[in-house]
Amino acid sequence: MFGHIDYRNPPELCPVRDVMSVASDQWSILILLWLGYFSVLRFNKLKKYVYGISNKVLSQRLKMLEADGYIERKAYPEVPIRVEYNLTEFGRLYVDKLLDLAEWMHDNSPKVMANRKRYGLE
Amino acid sequence: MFGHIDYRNPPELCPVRDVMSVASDQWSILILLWLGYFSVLRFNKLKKYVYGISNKVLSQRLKMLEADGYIERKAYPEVPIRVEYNLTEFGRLYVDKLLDLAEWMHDNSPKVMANRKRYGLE
DNA sequence: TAACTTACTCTGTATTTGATACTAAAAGTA
DNA sequence: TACTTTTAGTATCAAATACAGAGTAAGTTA
Repeated sequence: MFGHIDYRNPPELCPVRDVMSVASDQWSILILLWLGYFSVLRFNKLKKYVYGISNKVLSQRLKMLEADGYIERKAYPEVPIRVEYNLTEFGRLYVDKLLDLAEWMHDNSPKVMANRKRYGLE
Repeated sequence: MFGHIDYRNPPELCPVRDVMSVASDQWSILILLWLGYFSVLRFNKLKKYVYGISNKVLSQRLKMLEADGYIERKAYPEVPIRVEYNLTEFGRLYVDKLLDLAEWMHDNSPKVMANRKRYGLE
């Protein structure tokens, strides 16, 4: 299927679905885009930029993104502790893809909005 | 921010986030990819291919994707009713983007898996 | 001594999801 | 005739997930 990818498999048997579930998650995308823009951000800054995210979800997504190798976490043992997040080289590659996608979304959002409005009227 | 996109806004004020929340949803992506591959599919076929999706979610995602203009729904008033789904021209454009993304995920999934394993050990 | 700071975690509630059963209405089967 | 099958969903309830908001450590400042 699709060359060599079999999306039909359950997630645990299809690495693509598995990887995608982290990387194309809504909040993850926003986190990565902001880190792409600022290169280094701390927890509370991220929370401000990624408008609407909760502490819990931000914390969890950061862990997943770190585990998967997109971002790096550096903790400085000061008081209060300071923690900085930044993209890895791998993460930067992915962010470039995301920027492309975001650009497309931006260019086409008027069209989608128009479709949506028309659909509501039918 | 990011040129002309302001991700900082709440979803209702940021069309990009709004559009993306439908188009980059996990299940939506799989539905679109399968429709890209087969060009026409009926509800139950889709349900088979999009492994693990429930009736409820499939039905809801199809409605959203139709409303946003990615897919087209044709109902034939036979008994039992027959309903066919296919991509619109706009949907096809987006699927091409998704295929590119999926390809990247496929190429890089070993790396992600390796990262994840290493992270687990630390 | 109290207040402030940061990077989270915890808790209780609200929202989403998933599994399953159910529907109409005709055609096929015993 | 009675029974089963088929399709594209919807209804329903339990389970998983998400969220808002409070709490925590522990040193520095007022």
